[in-house]
Amino acid sequence: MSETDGVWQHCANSAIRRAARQLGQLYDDVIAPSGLKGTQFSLLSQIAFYGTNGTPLKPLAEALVMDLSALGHTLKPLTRDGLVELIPDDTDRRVRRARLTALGVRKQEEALALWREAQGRFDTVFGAERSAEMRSLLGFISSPDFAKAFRATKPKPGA
Amino acid sequence: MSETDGVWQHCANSAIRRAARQLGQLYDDVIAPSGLKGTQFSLLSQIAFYGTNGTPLKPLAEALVMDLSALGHTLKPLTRDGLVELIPDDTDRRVRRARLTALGVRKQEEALALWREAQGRFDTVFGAERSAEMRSLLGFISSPDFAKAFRATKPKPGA
DNA sequence: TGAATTTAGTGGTATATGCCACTATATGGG
DNA sequence: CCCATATAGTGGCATATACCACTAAATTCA
Repeated sequence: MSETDGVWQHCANSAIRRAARQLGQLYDDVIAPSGLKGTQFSLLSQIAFYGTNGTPLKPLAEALVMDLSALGHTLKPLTRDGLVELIPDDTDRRVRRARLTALGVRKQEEALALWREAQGRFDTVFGAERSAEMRSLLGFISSPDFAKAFRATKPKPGA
Repeated sequence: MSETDGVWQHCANSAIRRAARQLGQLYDDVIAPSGLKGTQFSLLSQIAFYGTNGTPLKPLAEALVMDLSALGHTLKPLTRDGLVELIPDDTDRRVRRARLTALGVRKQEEALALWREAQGRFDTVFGAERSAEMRSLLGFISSPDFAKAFRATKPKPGA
């Protein structure tokens, strides 16, 4: 931390957050006309993936690598605006299943077109190949395996 | 979005946020004993970089690729806890310079040792070389050049 | 020099996200 | 079948982060 000018040049965590802020802004700007934020679009898309039966919140949170309560909070504005609904589960009364409403489906589709534009720009600027590899690396970092390995690496290696 | 199971496998923005959440958790767990969050450590470290004269908030926000007002808010708990102080600028009375207090310096150093542990684990699990390359790619995404290119790519390329 | 414009920060409001405490429900033994 | 424990969500609280409107101060320019 002596010659250059940024922590993120040494810290993976700082670097990824910084990049996430930038990318978030960039995608948000493109998706904004739909009235959704990038995070909301991701969430709607993931819910859409589970189809008409919806999905319990727990596995949804896990898929998003997100705290369950955080998911609950994030869902609030979406249920309030009628894009998502929480329906009871047939066999487990603790469970609430999230699924898109008709409006939610429309909104997601609307935002999807805009998202394609954003993703297209990203691939163009970053390179489609590097883009795919980057997502793969990020996928690894997001995996339970990575978390497990990270936490297991208790003894500080010479690194 | 038909065969697999996640938006992030196609969306750079979702992928990076998901990875940022995971990495945030992992680093936070390691750094927690210092009483700081990873984000706060990054911020303190960046302020520390500017030395005893501190730095105006504007360039600090730019360096962090963060909205100026967001930076102001993020600084609140740190000034409240006496780790950072905002001092007036000699030549421009609009400017407030952020710099670490003595306590802030101590805390940053304390967290730095823990951070080394976390970063060491990351490099071990991810591979030191890939780690460096990853930071480099993330650095590019965070750069003004990238943002400019992204925004300039108005016409949707076939992608 | 005085008015118009730009720049640095602040404060309000809203979403994003995590932790903890708590409720309701399900499950696994005796 | 009843209790101890585990599991799914909720709600409160705190930080992270963005946008907008607004103030104060500097800068530009006629």
